[in-house]
Amino acid sequence: MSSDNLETRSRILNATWKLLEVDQGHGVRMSDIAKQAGISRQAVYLHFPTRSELLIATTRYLDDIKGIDERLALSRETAGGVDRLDAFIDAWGNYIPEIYGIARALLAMKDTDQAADLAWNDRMQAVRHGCVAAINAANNDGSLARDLPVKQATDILWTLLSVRNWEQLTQECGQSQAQYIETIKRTAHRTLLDDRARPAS
Amino acid sequence: MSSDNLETRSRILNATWKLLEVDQGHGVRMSDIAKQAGISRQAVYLHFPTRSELLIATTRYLDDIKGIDERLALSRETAGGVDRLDAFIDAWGNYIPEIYGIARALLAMKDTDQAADLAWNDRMQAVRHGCVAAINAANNDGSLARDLPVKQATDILWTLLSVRNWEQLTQECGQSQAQYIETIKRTAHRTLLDDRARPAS
DNA sequence: CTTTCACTTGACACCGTGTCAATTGACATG
DNA sequence: CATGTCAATTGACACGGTGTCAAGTGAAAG
Repeated sequence: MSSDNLETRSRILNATWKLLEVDQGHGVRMSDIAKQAGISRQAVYLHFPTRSELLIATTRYLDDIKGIDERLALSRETAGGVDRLDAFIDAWGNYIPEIYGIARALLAMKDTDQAADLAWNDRMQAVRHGCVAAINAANNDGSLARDLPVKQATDILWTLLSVRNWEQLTQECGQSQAQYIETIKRTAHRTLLDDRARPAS
Repeated sequence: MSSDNLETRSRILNATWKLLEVDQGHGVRMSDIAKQAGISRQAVYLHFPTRSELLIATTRYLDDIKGIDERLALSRETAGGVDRLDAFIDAWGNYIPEIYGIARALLAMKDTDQAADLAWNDRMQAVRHGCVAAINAANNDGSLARDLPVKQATDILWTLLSVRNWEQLTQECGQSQAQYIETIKRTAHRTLLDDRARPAS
Protein backbone atom coordinates (compact mmCIF):
# COMPACT_ATOMS: atom_id res chain seq x y z
CA MET A 1 0.00 0.00 0.00
CA SER A 2 1.33 3.41 -0.90
CA SER A 3 0.70 4.90 2.52
CA ASP A 4 2.94 2.22 4.04
CA ASN A 5 5.37 3.09 1.34
CA LEU A 6 5.23 6.74 2.30
CA GLU A 7 5.43 5.98 5.96
CA THR A 8 8.60 3.94 5.61
CA ARG A 9 10.06 6.65 3.43
CA SER A 10 9.52 9.28 6.05
CA ARG A 11 10.71 6.98 8.80
CA ILE A 12 13.98 6.81 6.86
CA LEU A 13 14.09 10.57 6.39
CA ASN A 14 13.39 11.16 10.06
CA ALA A 15 16.04 8.65 11.07
CA THR A 16 18.58 10.35 8.81
CA TRP A 17 17.69 13.74 10.17
CA LYS A 18 17.88 12.65 13.77
CA LEU A 19 21.23 10.89 13.40
CA LEU A 20 22.76 13.79 11.53
CA GLU A 21 21.49 16.17 14.14
CA VAL A 22 22.88 14.16 17.01
CA ASP A 23 26.40 13.73 15.72
CA GLN A 24 26.54 16.88 13.66
CA GLY A 25 26.98 15.20 10.32
CA HIS A 26 29.76 12.83 11.35
CA GLY A 27 30.07 9.36 9.86
CA VAL A 28 26.45 8.36 9.58
CA ARG A 29 26.33 5.13 7.60
CA MET A 30 23.50 3.60 5.66
CA SER A 31 23.37 0.78 8.21
CA ASP A 32 23.04 3.28 11.07
CA ILE A 33 20.14 4.93 9.35
CA ALA A 34 18.47 1.59 8.69
CA LYS A 35 18.86 0.56 12.30
CA GLN A 36 17.49 3.86 13.51
CA ALA A 37 14.51 3.53 11.17
CA GLY A 38 13.97 -0.04 12.34
CA ILE A 39 14.38 -1.64 8.92
CA SER A 40 17.09 -3.52 7.06
CA ARG A 41 19.90 -1.75 5.31
CA GLN A 42 18.71 -3.01 1.95
CA ALA A 43 15.23 -1.61 2.51
CA VAL A 44 16.74 1.87 2.53
CA TYR A 45 17.89 1.26 -1.03
CA LEU A 46 14.31 0.43 -2.02
CA HIS A 47 13.47 4.06 -1.31
CA PHE A 48 16.67 5.93 -2.13
CA PRO A 49 19.08 4.79 -4.83
CA THR A 50 22.24 6.13 -3.18
CA ARG A 51 23.41 7.68 0.03
CA SER A 52 23.75 11.05 -1.63
CA GLU A 53 20.18 10.96 -2.93
CA LEU A 54 19.03 10.17 0.58
CA LEU A 55 20.92 13.11 2.00
CA ILE A 56 19.56 15.39 -0.68
CA ALA A 57 16.02 14.19 -0.02
CA THR A 58 16.54 14.76 3.69
CA THR A 59 17.63 18.33 2.99
CA ARG A 60 14.46 19.02 1.03
CA TYR A 61 12.40 17.30 3.69
CA LEU A 62 13.88 19.51 6.39
CA ASP A 63 13.50 22.66 4.30
CA ASP A 64 9.89 21.74 3.93
CA ILE A 65 9.19 20.98 7.56
CA LYS A 66 11.03 24.05 8.79
CA GLY A 67 9.44 26.25 6.16
CA ILE A 68 12.65 28.00 5.19
CA ASP A 69 11.18 29.29 1.93
CA GLU A 70 8.42 31.04 3.82
CA ARG A 71 10.86 32.44 6.34
CA LEU A 72 13.11 33.82 3.63
CA ALA A 73 10.12 35.13 1.68
CA LEU A 74 8.88 36.86 4.80
CA SER A 75 12.19 38.61 5.26
CA ARG A 76 11.81 40.01 1.78
CA GLU A 77 8.71 41.83 2.81
CA THR A 78 10.47 43.92 5.39
CA ALA A 79 10.50 47.55 4.25
CA GLY A 80 13.66 49.66 4.17
CA GLY A 81 17.00 48.44 2.88
CA VAL A 82 18.74 48.22 6.23
CA ASP A 83 15.93 46.49 8.11
CA ARG A 84 15.48 44.14 5.26
CA LEU A 85 19.15 43.24 5.27
CA ASP A 86 18.87 42.51 8.98
CA ALA A 87 15.73 40.45 8.46
CA PHE A 88 17.50 38.38 5.85
CA ILE A 89 20.51 37.81 8.07
CA ASP A 90 18.17 36.77 10.88
CA ALA A 91 16.22 34.41 8.66
CA TRP A 92 19.15 32.59 7.11
CA GLY A 93 21.60 32.93 9.97
CA ASN A 94 19.17 31.40 12.41
CA TYR A 95 18.30 28.63 10.00
CA ILE A 96 21.86 27.38 9.68
CA PRO A 97 22.05 25.71 13.10
CA GLU A 98 18.82 23.89 12.36
CA ILE A 99 20.31 22.21 9.33
CA TYR A 100 23.96 22.10 10.29
CA GLY A 101 24.14 18.31 10.58
CA ILE A 102 22.74 17.58 7.16
CA ALA A 103 24.64 20.50 5.65
CA ARG A 104 27.90 19.07 6.91
CA ALA A 105 27.14 15.63 5.56
CA LEU A 106 26.29 17.09 2.18
CA LEU A 107 29.36 19.31 2.17
CA ALA A 108 31.52 16.29 2.87
CA MET A 109 30.04 14.45 -0.11
CA LYS A 110 30.45 17.41 -2.48
CA ASP A 111 34.07 16.48 -3.05
CA THR A 112 33.41 13.03 -4.41
CA ASP A 113 29.76 13.02 -5.39
CA GLN A 114 28.42 14.81 -8.42
CA ALA A 115 24.78 14.79 -7.29
CA ALA A 116 25.59 16.11 -3.84
CA ASP A 117 27.67 18.87 -5.38
CA LEU A 118 24.86 19.99 -7.66
CA ALA A 119 22.26 19.85 -4.90
CA TRP A 120 24.39 21.88 -2.52
CA ASN A 121 25.27 24.49 -5.13
CA ASP A 122 21.62 24.80 -5.96
CA ARG A 123 20.80 25.40 -2.34
CA MET A 124 23.50 28.04 -2.08
CA GLN A 125 22.36 29.77 -5.24
CA ALA A 126 18.97 30.17 -3.62
CA VAL A 127 20.65 31.91 -0.70
CA ARG A 128 22.60 34.04 -3.11
CA HIS A 129 19.38 35.17 -4.73
CA GLY A 130 18.24 36.30 -1.34
CA CYS A 131 21.47 38.24 -0.99
CA VAL A 132 20.99 39.89 -4.38
CA ALA A 133 17.50 40.94 -3.40
CA ALA A 134 18.64 42.38 -0.08
CA ILE A 135 21.53 44.27 -1.67
CA ASN A 136 19.26 45.62 -4.40
CA ALA A 137 16.78 46.83 -1.81
CA ALA A 138 19.56 48.65 0.02
CA ASN A 139 20.84 50.08 -3.22
CA ASN A 140 17.40 51.31 -4.22
CA ASP A 141 16.85 53.33 -1.11
CA GLY A 142 20.36 54.70 -1.16
CA SER A 143 21.69 52.89 1.89
CA LEU A 144 24.28 50.84 0.03
CA ALA A 145 27.81 52.17 0.29
CA ARG A 146 28.35 54.55 -2.63
CA ASP A 147 31.59 53.11 -3.92
CA LEU A 148 30.58 49.45 -3.70
CA PRO A 149 29.48 47.61 -6.86
CA VAL A 150 26.34 45.53 -6.35
CA LYS A 151 28.10 42.37 -7.46
CA GLN A 152 30.87 42.79 -4.92
CA ALA A 153 28.40 43.63 -2.18
CA THR A 154 26.52 40.45 -3.00
CA ASP A 155 29.70 38.38 -2.94
CA ILE A 156 30.53 39.73 0.50
CA LEU A 157 27.11 39.19 2.02
CA TRP A 158 26.85 35.73 0.53
CA THR A 159 30.28 34.77 1.82
CA LEU A 160 29.59 36.19 5.26
CA LEU A 161 26.48 34.04 5.47
CA SER A 162 28.16 30.78 4.51
CA VAL A 163 27.66 27.70 6.63
CA ARG A 164 31.42 27.48 7.02
CA ASN A 165 31.54 30.91 8.61
CA TRP A 166 28.75 29.98 10.98
CA GLU A 167 30.74 26.86 11.84
CA GLN A 168 33.93 28.78 12.46
CA LEU A 169 32.40 31.54 14.55
CA THR A 170 30.23 29.30 16.71
CA GLN A 171 32.24 26.09 16.92
CA GLU A 172 35.81 27.34 16.72
CA CYS A 173 35.45 30.81 18.20
CA GLY A 174 32.83 29.73 20.70
CA GLN A 175 30.37 32.48 19.89
CA SER A 176 26.76 31.94 20.89
CA GLN A 177 24.12 32.01 18.20
CA ALA A 178 23.15 35.53 19.29
CA GLN A 179 26.76 36.69 19.13
CA TYR A 180 27.12 35.13 15.70
CA ILE A 181 24.14 37.08 14.39
CA GLU A 182 25.51 40.18 16.01
CA THR A 183 28.93 39.66 14.41
CA ILE A 184 27.52 39.10 10.95
CA LYS A 185 25.21 42.09 11.18
CA ARG A 186 27.99 44.35 12.33
CA THR A 187 30.25 43.20 9.55
CA ALA A 188 27.53 43.49 6.93
CA HIS A 189 26.45 46.94 8.11
CA ARG A 190 29.88 48.46 8.26
CA THR A 191 31.10 46.87 5.06
CA LEU A 192 28.07 47.22 2.86
CA LEU A 193 26.14 50.24 4.02
CA ASP A 194 26.74 53.89 3.45
CA ASP A 195 28.05 55.63 6.56
CA ARG A 196 24.95 57.78 6.79
CA ALA A 197 22.56 54.83 6.53
CA ARG A 198 24.40 52.79 9.10
CA PRO A 199 22.83 52.31 12.51
CA ALA A 200 25.28 52.85 15.38
CA SER A 201 27.13 49.70 16.42
CA MET B 1 71.91 4.87 2.49
CA SER B 2 70.27 7.69 4.35
CA SER B 3 70.66 10.21 1.56
CA ASP B 4 68.73 7.88 -0.77
CA ASN B 5 66.27 7.59 2.02
CA LEU B 6 65.91 11.34 2.16
CA GLU B 7 65.76 11.64 -1.58
CA THR B 8 62.94 9.15 -1.90
CA ARG B 9 61.15 10.88 0.93
CA SER B 10 61.23 14.20 -0.84
CA ARG B 11 60.34 12.60 -4.15
CA ILE B 12 57.17 11.42 -2.42
CA LEU B 13 56.51 14.83 -0.92
CA ASN B 14 57.05 16.53 -4.26
CA ALA B 15 54.79 14.04 -5.99
CA THR B 16 52.07 14.64 -3.41
CA TRP B 17 52.43 18.38 -3.74
CA LYS B 18 52.33 18.32 -7.52
CA LEU B 19 49.29 16.05 -7.74
CA LEU B 20 47.37 18.05 -5.16
CA GLU B 21 48.24 21.24 -6.97
CA VAL B 22 47.11 19.93 -10.33
CA ASP B 23 43.72 18.64 -9.30
CA GLN B 24 43.17 21.03 -6.42
CA GLY B 25 43.04 18.41 -3.72
CA HIS B 26 40.60 16.08 -5.43
CA GLY B 27 40.82 12.31 -4.97
CA VAL B 28 44.56 11.81 -4.92
CA ARG B 29 45.19 8.21 -3.91
CA MET B 30 48.26 6.62 -2.40
CA SER B 31 48.74 4.70 -5.63
CA ASP B 32 48.65 7.92 -7.69
CA ILE B 33 51.32 9.42 -5.49
CA ALA B 34 53.49 6.31 -5.75
CA LYS B 35 53.18 6.28 -9.52
CA GLN B 36 54.05 9.97 -9.72
CA ALA B 37 57.08 9.42 -7.49
CA GLY B 38 58.12 6.45 -9.61
CA ILE B 39 58.00 3.91 -6.78
CA SER B 40 55.65 1.22 -5.58
CA ARG B 41 52.64 1.99 -3.47
CA GLN B 42 54.07 0.03 -0.57
CA ALA B 43 57.27 2.03 -0.62
CA VAL B 44 55.27 5.10 0.28
CA TYR B 45 54.28 3.35 3.49
CA LEU B 46 57.94 2.81 4.29
CA HIS B 47 58.21 6.58 4.64
CA PHE B 48 54.80 7.64 5.88
CA PRO B 49 52.63 5.45 8.08
CA THR B 50 49.28 6.73 6.81
CA ARG B 51 47.83 8.92 4.15
CA SER B 52 47.01 11.60 6.65
CA GLU B 53 50.59 11.67 7.99
CA LEU B 54 51.79 12.08 4.43
CA LEU B 55 49.45 14.99 3.84
CA ILE B 56 50.52 16.60 7.08
CA ALA B 57 54.18 16.17 6.20
CA THR B 58 53.51 17.67 2.78
CA THR B 59 51.94 20.69 4.44
CA ARG B 60 54.99 21.28 6.59
CA TYR B 61 57.24 20.68 3.60
CA LEU B 62 55.41 23.32 1.60
CA ASP B 63 55.35 25.77 4.48
CA ASP B 64 59.07 25.34 4.66
CA ILE B 65 59.81 25.74 0.97
CA LYS B 66 57.50 28.69 0.60
CA GLY B 67 58.81 30.28 3.78
CA ILE B 68 55.43 31.20 5.14
CA ASP B 69 56.76 31.72 8.66
CA GLU B 70 59.17 34.32 7.41
CA ARG B 71 56.51 35.99 5.33
CA LEU B 72 54.15 36.22 8.28
CA ALA B 73 56.94 37.34 10.58
CA LEU B 74 57.86 40.04 8.09
CA SER B 75 54.31 41.34 8.07
CA ARG B 76 54.57 41.72 11.82
CA GLU B 77 57.35 44.19 11.40
CA THR B 78 55.27 46.64 9.47
CA ALA B 79 54.72 49.74 11.58
CA GLY B 80 51.30 51.29 12.21
CA GLY B 81 48.20 49.28 13.03
CA VAL B 82 46.44 49.78 9.73
CA ASP B 83 49.43 49.08 7.48
CA ARG B 84 50.29 46.09 9.57
CA LEU B 85 46.78 44.71 9.23
CA ASP B 86 47.08 45.12 5.47
CA ALA B 87 50.49 43.47 5.45
CA PHE B 88 49.11 40.51 7.34
CA ILE B 89 46.16 40.17 4.97
CA ASP B 90 48.56 40.31 2.03
CA ALA B 91 50.89 37.74 3.53
CA TRP B 92 48.29 35.16 4.46
CA GLY B 93 45.76 35.92 1.75
CA ASN B 94 48.34 35.52 -0.97
CA TYR B 95 49.66 32.34 0.58
CA ILE B 96 46.31 30.55 0.46
CA PRO B 97 46.30 29.91 -3.31
CA GLU B 98 49.77 28.43 -3.04
CA ILE B 99 48.60 25.78 -0.62
CA TYR B 100 45.00 25.41 -1.66
CA GLY B 101 45.37 21.86 -3.01
CA ILE B 102 46.92 20.41 0.10
CA ALA B 103 44.64 22.48 2.32
CA ARG B 104 41.60 21.00 0.63
CA ALA B 105 42.88 17.47 0.98
CA LEU B 106 43.55 18.02 4.65
CA LEU B 107 40.20 19.68 5.21
CA ALA B 108 38.50 16.70 3.63
CA MET B 109 40.28 14.32 6.01
CA LYS B 110 39.48 16.41 9.10
CA ASP B 111 36.02 14.84 9.27
CA THR B 112 37.21 11.28 9.63
CA ASP B 113 40.83 11.51 10.67
CA GLN B 114 41.95 12.55 14.10
CA ALA B 115 45.54 13.37 13.13
CA ALA B 116 44.49 15.49 10.16
CA ASP B 117 42.06 17.35 12.36
CA LEU B 118 44.72 18.19 14.93
CA ALA B 119 47.27 19.20 12.31
CA TRP B 120 44.82 21.49 10.56
CA ASN B 121 43.63 23.11 13.76
CA ASP B 122 47.22 23.69 14.73
CA ARG B 123 47.86 25.40 11.45
CA MET B 124 44.82 27.59 11.89
CA GLN B 125 45.75 28.51 15.44
CA ALA B 126 49.02 29.83 14.06
CA VAL B 127 47.06 32.05 11.72
CA ARG B 128 44.87 33.10 14.59
CA HIS B 129 47.91 34.19 16.54
CA GLY B 130 48.83 36.39 13.62
CA CYS B 131 45.33 37.86 13.78
CA VAL B 132 45.62 38.53 17.48
CA ALA B 133 48.93 40.31 16.92
CA ALA B 134 47.52 42.45 14.12
CA ILE B 135 44.43 43.37 16.12
CA ASN B 136 46.53 44.22 19.16
CA ALA B 137 48.75 46.45 17.07
CA ALA B 138 45.71 48.29 15.75
CA ASN B 139 44.31 48.55 19.25
CA ASN B 140 47.54 49.92 20.63
CA ASP B 141 47.73 52.81 18.23
CA GLY B 142 44.05 53.58 18.59
CA SER B 143 42.95 52.53 15.14
CA LEU B 144 40.71 49.67 16.28
CA ALA B 145 37.02 50.52 16.34
CA ARG B 146 36.21 51.87 19.80
CA ASP B 147 33.24 49.67 20.55
CA LEU B 148 34.76 46.41 19.35
CA PRO B 149 36.18 43.93 21.87
CA VAL B 150 39.58 42.55 20.86
CA LYS B 151 38.33 38.99 21.00
CA GLN B 152 35.46 39.70 18.62
CA ALA B 153 37.74 41.63 16.28
CA THR B 154 40.09 38.67 16.21
CA ASP B 155 37.22 36.26 15.51
CA ILE B 156 36.13 38.39 12.58
CA LEU B 157 39.56 38.81 11.04
CA TRP B 158 40.35 35.13 11.48
CA THR B 159 37.07 34.10 9.92
CA LEU B 160 37.47 36.53 7.03
CA LEU B 161 40.85 35.00 6.29
CA SER B 162 39.68 31.39 6.25
CA VAL B 163 40.59 29.14 3.34
CA ARG B 164 36.87 28.49 2.82
CA ASN B 165 36.23 32.19 2.28
CA TRP B 166 39.08 32.37 -0.22
CA GLU B 167 37.55 29.38 -1.95
CA GLN B 168 34.11 30.91 -2.06
CA LEU B 169 35.18 34.34 -3.25
CA THR B 170 37.58 33.14 -5.93
CA GLN B 171 36.07 29.86 -7.07
CA GLU B 172 32.35 30.49 -6.60
CA CYS B 173 32.19 34.24 -7.02
CA GLY B 174 34.87 34.31 -9.69
CA GLN B 175 36.94 37.04 -8.07
CA SER B 176 40.56 37.32 -9.10
CA GLN B 177 43.22 37.02 -6.44
CA ALA B 178 43.65 40.81 -6.48
CA GLN B 179 39.91 41.32 -6.07
CA TYR B 180 39.85 38.83 -3.24
CA ILE B 181 42.55 40.73 -1.37
CA GLU B 182 40.70 43.96 -2.07
CA THR B 183 37.44 42.50 -0.76
CA ILE B 184 38.98 41.19 2.44
CA LYS B 185 40.82 44.43 3.10
CA ARG B 186 37.72 46.49 2.58
CA THR B 187 35.70 44.28 4.88
CA ALA B 188 38.41 44.20 7.52
CA HIS B 189 38.97 47.97 7.40
CA ARG B 190 35.36 48.95 7.60
CA THR B 191 34.44 46.36 10.18
CA LEU B 192 37.43 46.51 12.48
CA LEU B 193 38.87 49.98 12.26
CA ASP B 194 37.76 53.21 13.82
CA ASP B 195 36.14 55.54 11.31
CA ARG B 196 38.87 58.10 11.74
CA ALA B 197 41.68 55.59 11.21
CA ARG B 198 40.12 54.09 8.13
CA PRO B 199 41.68 54.83 4.76
CA ALA B 200 39.11 55.83 2.12
CA SER B 201 37.70 52.86 0.16
C1' DC C 1 81.43 -13.12 0.43
C1' DT C 2 78.08 -11.77 3.41
C1' DT C 3 75.25 -8.51 5.61
C1' DT C 4 72.24 -4.75 5.35
C1' DC C 5 68.74 -1.94 3.74
C1' DA C 6 65.63 0.29 0.52
C1' DC C 7 62.50 -1.22 -2.42
C1' DT C 8 59.46 -4.63 -5.07
C1' DT C 9 55.71 -8.00 -5.78
C1' DG C 10 51.67 -10.03 -4.67
C1' DA C 11 48.35 -11.44 -1.47
C1' DC C 12 45.10 -10.22 1.91
C1' DA C 13 41.99 -7.95 5.68
C1' DC C 14 38.85 -4.23 6.57
C1' DC C 15 35.13 -0.91 5.67
C1' DG C 16 31.43 1.20 3.54
C1' DT C 17 28.56 1.51 -0.64
C1' DG C 18 25.84 -0.54 -3.82
C1' DT C 19 23.83 -4.96 -6.28
C1' DC C 20 21.49 -9.30 -6.73
C1' DA C 21 18.63 -13.37 -5.88
C1' DA C 22 15.77 -16.03 -3.19
C1' DT C 23 12.42 -15.90 0.44
C1' DT C 24 8.67 -14.34 3.66
C1' DG C 25 4.38 -12.52 4.94
C1' DA C 26 0.52 -9.42 4.46
C1' DC C 27 -3.17 -7.89 1.85
C1' DA C 28 -6.37 -7.63 -2.20
C1' DT C 29 -8.91 -9.79 -5.85
C1' DG C 30 -10.93 -13.56 -8.58
C1' DC D 1 -9.65 -20.77 -0.94
C1' DA D 2 -6.16 -19.76 -4.41
C1' DT D 3 -3.39 -16.47 -6.61
C1' DG D 4 -0.77 -12.49 -7.44
C1' DT D 5 1.37 -8.36 -5.83
C1' DC D 6 4.48 -5.82 -3.22
C1' DA D 7 7.25 -4.23 0.63
C1' DA D 8 10.63 -5.91 3.21
C1' DT D 9 14.09 -9.53 4.77
C1' DT D 10 18.34 -12.39 4.57
C1' DG D 11 22.63 -13.38 2.98
C1' DA D 12 26.05 -13.25 -0.43
C1' DC D 13 29.04 -10.64 -3.28
C1' DA D 14 31.67 -6.93 -6.18
C1' DC D 15 34.22 -2.73 -5.93
C1' DG D 16 37.48 0.83 -4.44
C1' DG D 17 40.71 2.59 -1.29
C1' DT D 18 43.65 2.10 2.89
C1' DG D 19 46.70 -0.33 5.41
C1' DT D 20 49.43 -4.93 6.59
C1' DC D 21 52.36 -8.82 5.86
C1' DA D 22 55.82 -11.99 3.98
C1' DA D 23 59.03 -13.32 0.73
C1' DG D 24 62.20 -11.89 -2.62
C1' DT D 25 65.62 -8.70 -5.32
C1' DG D 26 69.62 -6.04 -5.95
C1' DA D 27 73.14 -2.89 -4.85
C1' DA D 28 76.36 -0.82 -1.75
C1' DA D 29 79.51 -1.42 2.30
C1' DG D 30 82.06 -4.01 5.53
